[in-house]
Amino acid sequence: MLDPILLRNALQETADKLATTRGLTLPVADIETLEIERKALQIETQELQASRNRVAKEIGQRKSKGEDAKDLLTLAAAVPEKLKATEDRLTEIQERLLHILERVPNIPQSSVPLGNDESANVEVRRVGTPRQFDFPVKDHVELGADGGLDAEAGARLSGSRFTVLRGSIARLHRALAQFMLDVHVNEHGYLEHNVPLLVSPASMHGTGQLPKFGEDLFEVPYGTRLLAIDGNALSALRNALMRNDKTDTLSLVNGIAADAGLKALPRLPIGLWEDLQHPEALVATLHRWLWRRMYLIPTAEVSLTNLYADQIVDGESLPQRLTAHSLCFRAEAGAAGRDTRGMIRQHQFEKVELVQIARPDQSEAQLEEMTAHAETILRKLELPFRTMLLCSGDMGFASAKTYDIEVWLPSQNTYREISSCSNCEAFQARRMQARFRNATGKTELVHTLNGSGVAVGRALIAVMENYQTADGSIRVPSVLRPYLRGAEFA
RNA sequence: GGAGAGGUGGCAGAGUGGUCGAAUGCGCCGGAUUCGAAAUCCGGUUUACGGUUCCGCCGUAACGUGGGUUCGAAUCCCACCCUCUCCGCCA
Repeated sequence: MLDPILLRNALQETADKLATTRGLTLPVADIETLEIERKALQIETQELQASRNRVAKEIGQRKSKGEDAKDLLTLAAAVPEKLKATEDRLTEIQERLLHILERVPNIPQSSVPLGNDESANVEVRRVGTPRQFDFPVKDHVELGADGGLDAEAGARLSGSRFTVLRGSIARLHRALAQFMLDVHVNEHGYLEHNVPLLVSPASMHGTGQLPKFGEDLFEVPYGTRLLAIDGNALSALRNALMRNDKTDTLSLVNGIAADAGLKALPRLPIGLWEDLQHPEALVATLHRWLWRRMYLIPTAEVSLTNLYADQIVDGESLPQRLTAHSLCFRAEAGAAGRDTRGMIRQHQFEKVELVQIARPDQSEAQLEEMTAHAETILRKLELPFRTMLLCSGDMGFASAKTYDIEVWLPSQNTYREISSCSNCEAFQARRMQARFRNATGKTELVHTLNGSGVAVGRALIAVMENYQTADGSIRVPSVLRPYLRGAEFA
């Protein structure tokens, strides 16, 4: 989340920046109107509260002295109703501002090249030379066709984008994960973690997956009870929506909640109102807002970074380096038809994640360090790669600067992403209130960084394809042999 | 799943309707004492937002979360979340 101060003091400037870098149009006029209203309402609210407090205190003092306070009581009786109305309006305005703000992406650093898509990314390094093959190159699907890499079995169990690994390929996969973790822990100074794969909506919000990118996630309801919604209740709700009647909508929604034994909403959140504008997804929307739920992490970044949510750490202890090997789950909703062959793009995959928590003065250097840490894995595996500085339009929502590392895939005769290292600056920290105490004793938001170190499934593919032999076996990279009882071939 | 206890400032811990943003202790910062240190003594020590005659002051909010009662809520009521103990079940 951007600093709300930007919307107050530098709105146009911020909007311009987002337009040129992200190609995004900020609703400047709306924000301005809301801000003016917010300010007026806040002052009004606070004045009412102050007068309420004064009178209440006076009553208390008189009563403790045994004096009469009847006149004050009649005077005070009118205040609560008026105050409640003002408070409610203020809450709504603040909610609407937050609704906009939490959907605005981070502003790229000035060193980030401008561009709309990957064609504007800049290559900063190229390491290793792709091997020359004196036989027809097979892709990983063909190399795993003996059953080592079984997409058909995966599909039978779960559907498309799932793969079963077997035998030496499964072991190679495991060896890769072990190797990466060992390098980062023993040579790069990261603290090994094993983290929850299921996290709360709050955690997803903290790293920026929610509220905007829920469709990319797997959502898990508590229990197996279905949310059955009475048809009459649904059509009544549709009716209220058509009439644009918020009061009715809220009471109908709460009626449905009560029928299902779920807790009622105290007021109609702006986000729910907006979701309800899509009547075709009514049931799903109600489910999401009324049902308690968890999410499968799309990356261990979510779990690792959120360890610092609502924490205040000592500035002297930064930067902190954390790593975890974890499963990752992605719905890949926007990638239909892309990378359907092989295990490049799966709903479930493994990754060794790197996270750093840094002071603002450190984060730029730490991004370079972390990217180098990820590259080290590929260097040790002797896989050719190139490092790309992503352009402004190709970066993720929370990032201020991102390097992608792309590994050489001979079957595709190109480099494919195997790691992404980002500096999110205070964007995530602000959402999750992750802070440190600086030298003067004041609290300040930390900077958060995350990077893949690296994607295990894609590393497996890269090893298979780059290390293939004429007879279709895989030579084992020397750094992995200790993990495979010294085996030379897999 | 059943029974019970509890969630308060960096930590510990008091506070059961009114001058409580909150006693006390620890920690931390500054000062005194000392050749220096320890001990001791004195003072200070939450965060966010708003206002301002802006480096000072004024106001508002926050005692797990969200509602409610009340002129007034950390304190009373309701719902939920979380933690701990015991029992049951379980990888």
